[in-house]
Amino acid sequence: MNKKNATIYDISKKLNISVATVSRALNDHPRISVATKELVAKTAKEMNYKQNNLAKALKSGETKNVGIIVPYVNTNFFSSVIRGIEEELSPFGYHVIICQSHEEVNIERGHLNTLMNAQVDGVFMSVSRTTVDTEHIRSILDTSNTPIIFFDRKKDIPGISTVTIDDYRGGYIATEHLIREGCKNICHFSGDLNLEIYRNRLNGYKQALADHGFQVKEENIIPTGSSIEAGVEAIKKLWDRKSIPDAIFSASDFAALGACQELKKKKIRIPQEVAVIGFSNEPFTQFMELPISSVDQTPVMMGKMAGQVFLENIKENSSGISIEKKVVLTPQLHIRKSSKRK
Amino acid sequence: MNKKNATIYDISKKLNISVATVSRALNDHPRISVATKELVAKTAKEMNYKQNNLAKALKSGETKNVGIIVPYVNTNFFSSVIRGIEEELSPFGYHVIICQSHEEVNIERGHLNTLMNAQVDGVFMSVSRTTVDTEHIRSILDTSNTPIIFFDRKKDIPGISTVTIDDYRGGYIATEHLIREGCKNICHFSGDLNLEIYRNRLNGYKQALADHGFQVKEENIIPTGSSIEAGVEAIKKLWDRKSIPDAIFSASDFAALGACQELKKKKIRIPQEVAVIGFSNEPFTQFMELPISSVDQTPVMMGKMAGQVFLENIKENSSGISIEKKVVLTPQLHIRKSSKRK
DNA sequence: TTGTAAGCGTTATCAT
DNA sequence: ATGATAACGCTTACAA
Repeated sequence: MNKKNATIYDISKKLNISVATVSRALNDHPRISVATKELVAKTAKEMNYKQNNLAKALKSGETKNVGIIVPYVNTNFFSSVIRGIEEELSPFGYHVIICQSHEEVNIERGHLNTLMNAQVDGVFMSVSRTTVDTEHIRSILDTSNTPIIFFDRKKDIPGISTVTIDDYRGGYIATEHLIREGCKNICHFSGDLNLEIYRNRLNGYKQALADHGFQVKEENIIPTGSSIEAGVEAIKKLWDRKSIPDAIFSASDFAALGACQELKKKKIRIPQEVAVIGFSNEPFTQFMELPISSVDQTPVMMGKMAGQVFLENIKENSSGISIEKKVVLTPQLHIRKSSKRK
Repeated sequence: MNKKNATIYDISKKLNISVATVSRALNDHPRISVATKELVAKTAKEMNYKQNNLAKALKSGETKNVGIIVPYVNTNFFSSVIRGIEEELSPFGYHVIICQSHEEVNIERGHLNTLMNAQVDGVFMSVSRTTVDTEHIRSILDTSNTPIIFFDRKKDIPGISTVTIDDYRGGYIATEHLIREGCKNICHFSGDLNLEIYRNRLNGYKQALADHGFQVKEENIIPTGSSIEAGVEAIKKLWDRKSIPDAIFSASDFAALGACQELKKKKIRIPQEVAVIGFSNEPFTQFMELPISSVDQTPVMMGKMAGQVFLENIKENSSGISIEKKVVLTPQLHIRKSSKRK
């Protein structure tokens, strides 16, 4: 037995009035008598009428859906950004459609296309690691006026608004904090310097040192991956060189964790002998026996800001203008035991 | 300047053929000549034609969208289930729409309605904590044939398929593991026993004890919340009673972590004096200096299974039948340092 | 092999 | 205050 939804046409037939009247009554149109409005509302409820937003969208050109493309949804960072976007847009009647690129530009391209086919009103994306050529993104801009918003992992494409955090500042405040705690010889675990975000964190580190009268020593900048093992290896390398510093600013929480593990193994006390600070404020940093200081990227806020940028964009679009926005959020320092010397 | 999408009508005009032919050519209809197909495909690309799935959906009654309602997206468990659903359904052309209930039944109801208005082809949900009355869910079942699938947090509603894990078995294997490690006096931190999942874990614990010839002592069952603090408090209580056990099976990883922290503070060695095992396999459990054993709920697999149940459901629906499915997943034991005595 | 036209459920523009 | 009708972009009988 197939259950068919009631339509405004069904209501109009039952009530012997036109569909136009029903539609207007349902939409609280000013020039419809209160009596009919009430009657329509009542019978609509009786017949269990549900508005078909598909038909509405086809007519209006607005689906009230936005797409989000992320590498994976189940990381703290990305799921938190998604949460922020959903919370910002939900009150305005928007729904968010989630796609995972699996760090594959081909999948990313496919998702972008089907999202456009689905007539979404906007697309939020953090590009995949394999996204070098950005033609698939640019072409959307050329052929539609659906706004695209980059968050965190951006590409420089004219006409696309971005929401990121100030990684430079993040590197700066983390390093400055270590200096203020009395550290004199601060190492940096850098992450993949091919990525802009890591280069920015490094530059913040350098500037903070310079501003406080320290020399930047190249041997103190250790290229380190974003894994626990990478952190372990980095410490081993420093140990072998007999150049354990008195502080480490790691561009990754996971590497910071690995460093802590290996330092402990070598009976080096944290933070007394080596102060440690990471980046991202992963949930685990606060649960450790020795909680790790970290720089928070405020991902929920990032999502909310991205949502706001989208809403403004939509408003501008309808009035013809279109301003590219660049929102840069301020990273938040979370000081914990691993770096507190005083 | 507004960019309008090309339609099949535009193509038909340009090529002086009918829209029907264009539509059929684009859909690779068998009775269309190869020549026209190629011609249409070529000009479609030239004109940058994008299919409007809205119109298609309005016609076919299939949006290829499914909705997911969870309390929050940014927890490891829920974001992992979402990942599983997306990965299972994406190859079949489905998109997933995410909604957060914020544990509020009113918001949940609202989302459910707008999802139905959006004509989704199915809804996956984990009910909010405040969902007692389930009328809003039942009414969907009565008035549409859109399948609803519960995962993890289910309600018993005839006609709704569910995907859950076997919490009873989870409690059983965790307890049995502790017994096999030689523990003789095993405490249970129970979680909120108003919730079915926690009652099941407790029952598994009891049965395992019984099966191995141990008596179940009521004083060994400690009602404990799902937070770090709750775990700390539970240990303090046991300490005051002078009844520290030789093992703890906690129904929550967070409470297990709190227990570990407090035990350490009291200089009680883990696992030698007290073995500890938690539940959920939260990411942090493996990152600790003393990694915590835990029972994994296989959330990604749960999502994938839910996706499969949906696909089967859709297939059955179209052929008239409709079988309610109850998938129960097997929890996975992850043995780590905190419970390894041998 | 291709064309004509109806229909999916709305909203909006004319009329009345 | 209400009605008739076209339109949104597509698919699909039914014809030719």
